[in-house]
Amino acid sequence: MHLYKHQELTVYNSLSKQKEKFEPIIEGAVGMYVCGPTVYSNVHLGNCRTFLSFDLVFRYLKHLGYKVRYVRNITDVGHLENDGESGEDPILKKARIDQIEPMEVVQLYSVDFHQVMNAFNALPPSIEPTATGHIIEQIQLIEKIIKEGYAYLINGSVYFDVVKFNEDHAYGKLSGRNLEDMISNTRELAAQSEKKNPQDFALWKKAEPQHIMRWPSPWSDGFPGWHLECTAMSTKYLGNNFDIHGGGMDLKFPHHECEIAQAEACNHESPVNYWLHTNMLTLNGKKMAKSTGNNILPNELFSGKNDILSKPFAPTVAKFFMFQAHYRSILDFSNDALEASEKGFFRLMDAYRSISEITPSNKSDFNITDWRQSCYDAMNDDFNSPILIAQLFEATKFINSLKEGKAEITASDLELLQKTMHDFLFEVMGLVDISETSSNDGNKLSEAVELLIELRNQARANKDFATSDQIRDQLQEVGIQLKDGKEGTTFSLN
RNA sequence: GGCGUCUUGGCCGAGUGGCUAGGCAGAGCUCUGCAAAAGCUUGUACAGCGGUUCGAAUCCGCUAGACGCCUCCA
Repeated sequence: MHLYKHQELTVYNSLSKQKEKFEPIIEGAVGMYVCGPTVYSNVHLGNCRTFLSFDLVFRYLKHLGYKVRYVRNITDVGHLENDGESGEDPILKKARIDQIEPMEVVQLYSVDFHQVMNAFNALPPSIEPTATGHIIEQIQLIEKIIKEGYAYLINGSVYFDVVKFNEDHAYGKLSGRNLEDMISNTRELAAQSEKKNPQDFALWKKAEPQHIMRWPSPWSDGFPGWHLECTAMSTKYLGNNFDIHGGGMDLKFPHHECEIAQAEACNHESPVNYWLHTNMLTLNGKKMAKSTGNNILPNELFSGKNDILSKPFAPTVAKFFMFQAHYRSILDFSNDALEASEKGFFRLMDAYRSISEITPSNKSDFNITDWRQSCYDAMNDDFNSPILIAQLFEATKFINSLKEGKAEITASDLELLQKTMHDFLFEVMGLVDISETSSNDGNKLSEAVELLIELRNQARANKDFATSDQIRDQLQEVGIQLKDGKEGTTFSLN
């Protein structure tokens, strides 16, 4: 059961900038924290890519037999649009525009997020904490940082003193920056800030009178800084030093850098052993982002209602498309690429389904054990899903040869082949076996088409090809394609 | 301006100092009454220029282009 004892997993650690053997702090157990969404609008497909990548990581770790505690937060306060005095909480802004409570905004988009993740068949995390649910922990953290001497109070707000921290720690080690460069390269700054240095960041902000998301604290009625919640919640549930911290590449700086600073300031140890960063999903060659509007929403994808889409795509197909690229590579979204993936996806699923129809014999023409290990090798190499998928296509070719009677397999190998395909397709990647017809047909329609297929078969039996071709061609015209196979005729909707 | 990443065959996308990634499309074949569908077979590409090397697409340098972070963003 403890596959991890036999499979050597390596992961690319953003901190060391190289692949490292994965060794959890406690044998057999993994603590993983991933930065979740800020819930002030619908998650877009780019956001989803990150969460689906970490779903793959979560699933694979579990598959290897690790006991995984996966914590993914929901940011529902404190994430300001700008760091300056003009910064506004986007949740508050949305609440003001829609004239609803901030917590209604939070609820609305949290529910949306969960529905989307569910549609993608992503597993829920073990713990999904919210920032507003951990105000006390965050206040305690600030008190600790102040006590350690790395924060200062001004006008009811508390800021992290990056310059002070950098004197005895390395601020910028994750993102490869050094503070001196940052200070000398600081672009001419707008409005004078109350911060001592532009690099300092807020731990607690005093709320203006009209600011309705506010909590009492020793310093003022206010709200916590964005970076703080992740430190508070990750250390609360995973400890001061835990295995994996993940998030999008765009969070590396400043967010994750600040998390490291906060944690080191109060716990005197590096919080995270392996930092994993997923790359961006682009649209038209540019990063998908909420703020620029350059994005596509999952529901647009599922319904096909977006100008760049030629048709609807199933969530699992979109997931498969994403997994055909490595999580650390930029992936460009396009209709053509998605269509190409969809065809491959159905071919893979058809092959998987046909395994159960294969009759075993007394020898095998394919080394299933080696092939199975090559699937693990792919995933062991920093979760290389595109290589894994390539391996599954190798098996697909073999399965099709078996189906045609051009190859042989023993009963035990057949069982292992099926199990391996099942494990990687459904358990590790979390794909869903939808068939081309079942996804969008209605019973009445299929009964009617079955009738026409029957009539056509009768005509063909009578060599009345004029009639049989008429049925076939006219169905084709209305978007119903007949497919003649060895086991009879099926159809699909275009 | 600073820091960093990327540039692969018609398209998407892995990988890497010498050995076929894979998918889609295209071509050929099988099947079929004919088609379609499906299956099989088939691809020697790595931005440009120079260097290191027995050998580089893979390492180094320069040039061009693209992207990301430096302000909210997964």
